Amino acid sequence: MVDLQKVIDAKSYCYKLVEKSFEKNEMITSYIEKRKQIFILISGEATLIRYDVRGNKDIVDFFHEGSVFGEAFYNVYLNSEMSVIASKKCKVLTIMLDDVLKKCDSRCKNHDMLNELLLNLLFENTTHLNSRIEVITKRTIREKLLIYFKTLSIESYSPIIRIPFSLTDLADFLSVNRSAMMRELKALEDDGIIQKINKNRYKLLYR
Amino acid sequence: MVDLQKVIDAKSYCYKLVEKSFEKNEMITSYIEKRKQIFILISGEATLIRYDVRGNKDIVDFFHEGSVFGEAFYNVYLNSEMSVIASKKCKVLTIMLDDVLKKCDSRCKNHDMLNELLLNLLFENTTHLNSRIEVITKRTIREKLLIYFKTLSIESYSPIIRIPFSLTDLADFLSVNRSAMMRELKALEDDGIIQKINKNRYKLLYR
DNA sequence: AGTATAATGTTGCTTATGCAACATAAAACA
DNA sequence: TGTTTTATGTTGCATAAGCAACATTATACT
Repeated sequence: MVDLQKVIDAKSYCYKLVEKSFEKNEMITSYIEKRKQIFILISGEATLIRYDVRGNKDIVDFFHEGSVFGEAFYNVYLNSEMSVIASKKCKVLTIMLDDVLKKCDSRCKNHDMLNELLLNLLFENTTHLNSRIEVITKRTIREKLLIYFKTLSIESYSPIIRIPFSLTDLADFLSVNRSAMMRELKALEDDGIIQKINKNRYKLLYR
Repeated sequence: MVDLQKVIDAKSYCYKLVEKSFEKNEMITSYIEKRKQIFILISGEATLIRYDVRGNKDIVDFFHEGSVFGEAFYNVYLNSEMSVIASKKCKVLTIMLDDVLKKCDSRCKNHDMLNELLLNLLFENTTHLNSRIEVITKRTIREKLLIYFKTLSIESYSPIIRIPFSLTDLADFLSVNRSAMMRELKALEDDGIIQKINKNRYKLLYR
């Protein structure tokens, strides 16, 4: 894997990397059709939030270290407004899509290095998105919860999982009704399938 | 954008591209944990199908020219079986993930070219996956249909859209019940929001 | 510390969606 | 061309999930 720091340090004429910091709850970006920005999350956690016409909130995605995001990856529609909010203190790197895709006259080493970095990040990101689809295509709340928890468990190599946001947000993330989800969580506990440890930690009693 | 043919022609010692053809309904690949293969669809159309423990079929994804797929992008779980089936005659290119990610001793030009190609394909793919998530996170069948149709409409620059598979498969793709979806399609027609043209073509009367 | 705000937990009722079963039409096949 | 298979269309009933309203607990704020 390419060293991120190396790419940051390697100043180049053909692209410009800008590093920025954000406090908790600050808006990192909102998706506007015209810009074509790419963000790489260096540290912290953030959520991509969408408000639809009726004002309903959806957690469209959750980002952590190494996540790539930005309106460059979205077909931005006029009827929904998306923004990325830091849920913890964040450090991000921004690049313009055009800078990445354009060919520099002489194939410069730095550009190739940037490509390699982005390729690696996009790889992981694709896997992440596929997992997310795996979760939300499940038909019942119970199945969504179980698959999502399993993903978290596999990622952390542990049967004890930490949900990276509030239960209220989890419901939005799984795109289900919150109280229905609470009901289901209780049912899963009653059935001895999961066990609540604290606020956002559960122990999985299945495999 | 890098020319695909150029990459195919550029023989290199550090990676191996293999071109394969598949007839309609043939299985292109099934996702097995151990392999780390990447497929690029050169021509044709294919669907990624999952059968869960209970035998329910889900259309997890739909691939067309330029799509990238393979178990390399999946956290393959033991409890669901996935396979890619050609829905039309297909030509695909296969590469091993390890060949892409490994560093060759001397940074070879061909490898950089391959990286650039893959980066471009993954870009588009990420956008595609995000659109898909946009669709299935919608809470009602009606909204799912409308957003999906809108996506198709934007892609084809036309209010007349072609659903790339049967209505039965569309229901699996949106992960909703088929008869409930049929009911909703009819309701959308009755409400003058869409208009059926033929088997899998609809005209959108909204924007 | 005390107040305001947001998250969690719980319930009764409503509704959209799932499910099953069937008829009809269209493809696929031989 | 006739036969089999698959897709489409439709319905009544069952149920999971949505919604609203509220109490309780935790967190944030000054």
